[in-house]
Amino acid sequence: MEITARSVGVAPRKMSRSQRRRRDDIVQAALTVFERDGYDAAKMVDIAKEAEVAKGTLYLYFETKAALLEGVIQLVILPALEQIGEEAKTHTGSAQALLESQIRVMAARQASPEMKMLIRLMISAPEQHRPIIDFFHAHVVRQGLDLIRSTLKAGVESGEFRKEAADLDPLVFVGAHVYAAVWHNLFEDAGALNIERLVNDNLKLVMGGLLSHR
Amino acid sequence: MEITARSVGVAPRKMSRSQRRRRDDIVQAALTVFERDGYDAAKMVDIAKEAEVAKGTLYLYFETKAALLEGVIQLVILPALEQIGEEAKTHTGSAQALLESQIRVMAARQASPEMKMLIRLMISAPEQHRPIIDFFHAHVVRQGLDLIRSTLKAGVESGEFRKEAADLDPLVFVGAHVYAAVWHNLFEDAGALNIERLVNDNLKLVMGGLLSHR
DNA sequence: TCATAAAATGACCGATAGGTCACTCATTGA
DNA sequence: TCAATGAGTGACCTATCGGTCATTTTATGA
Repeated sequence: MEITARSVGVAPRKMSRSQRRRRDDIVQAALTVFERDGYDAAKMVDIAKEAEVAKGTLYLYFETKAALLEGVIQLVILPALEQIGEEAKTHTGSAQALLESQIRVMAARQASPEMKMLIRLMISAPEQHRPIIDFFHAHVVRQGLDLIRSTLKAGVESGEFRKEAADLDPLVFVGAHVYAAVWHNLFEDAGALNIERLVNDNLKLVMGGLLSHR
Repeated sequence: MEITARSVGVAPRKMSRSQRRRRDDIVQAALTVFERDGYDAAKMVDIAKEAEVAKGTLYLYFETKAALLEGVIQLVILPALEQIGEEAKTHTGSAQALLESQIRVMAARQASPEMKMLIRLMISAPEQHRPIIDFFHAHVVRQGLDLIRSTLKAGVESGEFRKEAADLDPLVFVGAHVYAAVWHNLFEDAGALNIERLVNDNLKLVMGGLLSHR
């Protein structure tokens, strides 16, 4: 599927190259300030200062502060969308190997600084700007879970996985890694989180099970 | 705002019964409004209205809006703390049964409206609410994970669990449920999340493993 | 009953920050 | 060279909201 400004609900407009660049500068500056201060505490004056522009200029490119936030979220979502496209091209091999690779990719994405940022921005977003979040849900979250679901199905059909596996909520395979994104936002200072270990342990649990009898 | 082990554990100031009740009403109202609007957007007038009280009355019981938040957090965190202590000692059955009950309790807690509010609060302004975050991490997250860790250890020692189980990151057992709290903040409108099914699937995966050969 | 204290009230204040707009400045092209 | 165009500016406006306090209402007890 193609990603356009229109597809996420933003009215597109013809812009000259220099206007385009100006707009990008502003979004970039907003990202910096939102990341530093959070959405509510971020001041438009500060964003303007960061973009080396007057406050009024911001309003030539974005109607409101919330619209600017939406622009930033869009910018951050784009890489995730592209990545999902890549993943969709499934390679051959065992279902187990495929599932492992899918889990690793998703874990890495959850642990990325972009996801940290994205989670924070989306949670801060005011009610009226929820459409962009729904977009993210429909095109990133759901797609990712569907990928796992189809791998499970394939694995069951080939006899690699137990029959019940096909009915499991895909979320249980990657849920632990959502925690990584939350953790980066909250507990980073309290000590390092060993992502690599978390992934490996999760895979051990997924592949091997826990009970010693049978 | 300051939340410390002392401030949470300490008995409330001397108050008449009616004062106590009024205070509780206010905290309850604040919880409702914070859950609905989030901390920043929540208005003191609205909290007062919800508590059926004038705005000035709020300030007879709480110095500032932040102090009121602290009162709410205490209300939310205290039961969690008690619950954790409770579980640890009352158990007598198998490690498997204990682990299942622990996972269920933690899943339920993650899915609660209070947790939704807490997550939103903490993530949208981490700098502003650092003390709350640190307290939450030290006394809820860490305690919960330690609890699982010791259950794993006990299960391995009794031969119920495979040896490797003792070294697994406890996070992989409950991580999927952290997603529930995030989900409530982001995708609630996109359709219902079946918590019960998620827990059961997670338990199936944990207890039974995935691979059909073994 | 009524004096005194305690509790509650809500009009008001002051600071903050999103948003506006009359004006200035830079670019363009004839 | 010089209008004409429109991008850029920032002082200013104004709505909002946390917090205050003079006043009113309610509770107490002698």
